[in-house]
Amino acid sequence: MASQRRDPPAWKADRYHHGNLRQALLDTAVELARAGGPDAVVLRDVQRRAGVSNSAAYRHYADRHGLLAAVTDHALGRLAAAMRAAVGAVPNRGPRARRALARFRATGAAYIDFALAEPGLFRTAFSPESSQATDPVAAGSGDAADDHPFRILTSCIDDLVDAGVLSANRRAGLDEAAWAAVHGLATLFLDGLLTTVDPDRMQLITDRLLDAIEDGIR
Amino acid sequence: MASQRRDPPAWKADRYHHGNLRQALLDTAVELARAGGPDAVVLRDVQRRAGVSNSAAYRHYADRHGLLAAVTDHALGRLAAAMRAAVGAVPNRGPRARRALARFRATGAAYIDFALAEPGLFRTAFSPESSQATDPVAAGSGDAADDHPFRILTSCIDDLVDAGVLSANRRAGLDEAAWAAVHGLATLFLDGLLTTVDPDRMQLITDRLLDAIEDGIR
DNA sequence: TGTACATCAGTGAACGCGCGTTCACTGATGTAC
DNA sequence: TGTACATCAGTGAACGCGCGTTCACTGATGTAC
Repeated sequence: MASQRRDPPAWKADRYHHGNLRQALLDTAVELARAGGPDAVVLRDVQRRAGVSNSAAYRHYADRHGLLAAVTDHALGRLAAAMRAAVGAVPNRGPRARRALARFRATGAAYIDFALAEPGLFRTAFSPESSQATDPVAAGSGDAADDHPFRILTSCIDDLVDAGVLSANRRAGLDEAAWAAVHGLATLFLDGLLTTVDPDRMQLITDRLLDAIEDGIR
Repeated sequence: MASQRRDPPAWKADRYHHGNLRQALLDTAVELARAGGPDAVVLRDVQRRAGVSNSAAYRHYADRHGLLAAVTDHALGRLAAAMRAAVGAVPNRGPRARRALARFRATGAAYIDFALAEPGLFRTAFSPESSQATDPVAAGSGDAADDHPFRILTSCIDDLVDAGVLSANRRAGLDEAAWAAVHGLATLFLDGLLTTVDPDRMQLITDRLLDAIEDGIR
């Protein structure tokens, strides 16, 4: 089984102090979250896997929520990075409007791809249990807030407005609506409500959803 | 506090057998789910509130999951009923295409309204924890399956096709995409990711989302 | 360069709660004759 | 209409696990002098 005996980690042999336990705990917690979502971030497991005792984590995090919040931040960052990468990968040629539209669509596709590729992290990112987490709609433009996936979507919509694809007064509510659409598809799938759809069909549904949103913009 | 002493329920005074404990447990469980979602369906609480001992429920449900599954069914039924009512409330005048479109839109609006009005039940209906629950896409047309919210949406889309609003070959994936869109909005809101939006703005976002989907159809 | 002492980081045992579940029981009900 | 007996529906005490969290401790590290 997974929780079998493991050899004491390297640092254990000669050291009493770990050196960078805070980071090691976070790494381990992320690993667990990847595999099993937020509920899998069990303090005792994290510590066991990091090779420390039952309570060592309390030197570095106030409590379980503190650690989980750090995992959530990490997960949000990963998702944001994936979206940014997708935006960056859109070719820089063709008319401005078309490019802005392609970038917008890319964020949505990346969002769903990430959810499918990293279900554990995705669920952790948006777990209600860890979300005293900043409401991205509310948050000002703090450094952390700017890295939120929703902000990336939003800035793509800014571009649509700037490029004249979308008039500013037709924008109201669209940011959240677009987020909802992709978020919903990810959620349905991860919650097992679309268990029977194979990858091809999933792709089809995704395309259809993105088409609809795009049509709604023009 | 909520778990204060309560007088023994009426039946308790003179009877040893309850008579209809199965139903009473379900009713109580639904009450708890309404107030606190699936996690609030704690067997001990349900039994205490129904005025029976710690283990009486096991005469009527195999285990906690059995009871929770019954609550889930109930919740799905309530949501389906709300959607059906909304469809039925669409006036029967005007061109056929317009009516079909209005009914389609009504299911979406009802879905979101229900989620906002009954967050606990909504979350219970789609809780992954209770969803060995039939995948509505997979399920054949069993009696229970036909009552699933998704089926109501689907049959509205059938009507759109019949009415010539949507051509059959453009339909592929649209059912799930539409579901995803409304489900996502409900989820974002209930998970506290849209905490700052007031009811007016929520309405605006909903309209925007439904507009987009509708535009995507035409 | 050595000694004293504060401070920090990890230990391991134990506490305590929430909660599903089991088990031997007892009170009530219904059916055969 | 009454008696015996099976069956059913609740009881209440206890088990047991998972898990966050606390607490007095000890080993290591760094800094003042």
